[in-house]
Amino acid sequence: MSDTDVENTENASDFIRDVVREDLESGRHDAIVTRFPPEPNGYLHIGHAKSMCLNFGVASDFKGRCHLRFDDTNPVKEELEYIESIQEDVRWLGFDWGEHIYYASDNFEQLYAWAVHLIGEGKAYVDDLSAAEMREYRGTLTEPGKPSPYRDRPVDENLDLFRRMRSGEFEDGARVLRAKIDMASGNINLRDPVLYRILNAHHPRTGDAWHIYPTYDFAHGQSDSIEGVTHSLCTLEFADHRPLYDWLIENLPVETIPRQYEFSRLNLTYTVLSKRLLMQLVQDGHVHGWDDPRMPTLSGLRRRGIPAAAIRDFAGLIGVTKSDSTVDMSLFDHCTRDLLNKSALRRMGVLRPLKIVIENYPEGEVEMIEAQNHPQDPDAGTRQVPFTRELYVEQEDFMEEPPRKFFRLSPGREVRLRYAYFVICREVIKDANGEVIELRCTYDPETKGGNSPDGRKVKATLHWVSATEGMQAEVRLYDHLFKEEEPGANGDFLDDLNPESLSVLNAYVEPLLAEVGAGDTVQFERQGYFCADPDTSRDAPVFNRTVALRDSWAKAKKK
RNA sequence: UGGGGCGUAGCCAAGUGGCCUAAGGCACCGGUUUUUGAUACCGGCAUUCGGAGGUUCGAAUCCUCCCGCCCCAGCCA
Repeated sequence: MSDTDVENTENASDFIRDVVREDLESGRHDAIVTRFPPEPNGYLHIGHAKSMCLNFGVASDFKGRCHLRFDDTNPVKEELEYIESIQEDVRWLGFDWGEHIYYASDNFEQLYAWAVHLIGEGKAYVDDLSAAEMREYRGTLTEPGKPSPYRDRPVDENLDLFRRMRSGEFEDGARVLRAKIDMASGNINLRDPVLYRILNAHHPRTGDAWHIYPTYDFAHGQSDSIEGVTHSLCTLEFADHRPLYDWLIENLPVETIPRQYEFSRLNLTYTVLSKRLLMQLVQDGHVHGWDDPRMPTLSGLRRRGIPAAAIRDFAGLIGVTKSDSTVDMSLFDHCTRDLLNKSALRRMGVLRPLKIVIENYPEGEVEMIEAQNHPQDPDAGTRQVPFTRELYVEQEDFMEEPPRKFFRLSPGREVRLRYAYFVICREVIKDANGEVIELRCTYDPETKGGNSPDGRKVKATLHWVSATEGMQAEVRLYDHLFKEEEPGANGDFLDDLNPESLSVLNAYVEPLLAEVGAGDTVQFERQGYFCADPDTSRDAPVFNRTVALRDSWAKAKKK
């Protein structure tokens, strides 16, 4: 890990770490155990990363451990594919669960026994009400519910029915097992919550062994207890479930008492972080899969070239609190740039090529120019870049009629080609439509390397690629997936999709770039950071723009 | 109208009665350096802590009332 990670971890302080510290100091716990509990029903996204950084971070800060636990209690939504992708993503983010990988489904037998225990105590009963009836009996937010007619079923009958539910005797939804708590509670989670439902479904891990499955409420806290979890950290929407979490722990013969604490989930501008919506984007083809570089999924961010450490740094910077918040995407971009600026080797790539011909440069000559791999880091060494008579420069680096503060190339003006020579634009060639298609220039042989012996200055340095020695590459430019800061705020979130979130360009890059492998990141100078896509090949390189460099000229231009 | 949670700058967020005429980061606005209009560096950016009262020598921090936002009526998690 980089210094920044260590720094963030060392300085991390939040209300949860305060609680943990107190629990350790008071002797309530000798060691702490947390867990990251994804449901394998989709891919992990940056919101999950916040949770992982918290759970694994707290464990590491206090020399405890963090478990990876799959909350696999709903077989109709869960798949092996997700179990696998989740493990890959957790590892990639840099976290290690060691031996401690668990599944709620590993506890099904124990959970069943505990359900039987509750029935025996008169604290749970089998209810025959349909889902619709149960909703009616539950009351509303402001009116109390009323007891189900089956609420006082004798223990023996409950036991018999529950056993038969398990054996597969009934149809899906025919009956449920409910805790007997308080139908008049202001907290709806306490109005006899469902503990088990009948689901004649194939489970990715337990296969067809079960016909009933525990609900989240009955599985989660109990799994925490079985694993010895001390601090069960979850998001705010579960705060209402805490009284139920505690009730179950109190009424079951469990050996350890976990406590639940809630923190606010992450929201980010210009994207959505809801598994349901992300699933919809994938299924309806608005993006090219879960790992589309525009997706906020970990697999998408990885493919776009975001370093795992940038995500960890980001998590450290946003903190952990209980207030609803929406973080500016610019903060995340900053974390990415901050890391990549230090590590990415510099290369030249022209995204939108404009040909220039250097009239006084010998035809057919190829001169190797020495260029630094990282100007701030001499240890990164140098490389050779071929310079020829015909080159490409960036279209936006030329203006026929430059405004006052534009100091790049224009007719009669001299600029520097990075590491090479000073050139002056002598003539502008246009096509029939008046589009500039070529520039005729001359160079000053005395300025080799980029400095003039007579000391004259130039106001701009341009990147360039040899038209004859450079190679073509596909470059994929990504922009925000949504054009609105808060997608869906004014209706359907799909209406806010950014039609320009992806643009594919035919760029020219220096020949050395043929050597990159998928996942390698470089900085195209003056443009941004680019990561070779898995689609890349030696003959046909493909680069994803991870993030653009800050561009104060673009800002100035808008004014 | 029941229950739960939250309100400190455009965004995130420190702060737990005096050292707060309120940290830090992002964004933004200047300026310096610069063979990346990048990076780096320097400076600016809340007399005020949702509002109103009150307690106190002293309040963002304590009390009261009010206002606003979020979550909950799945046999999802």
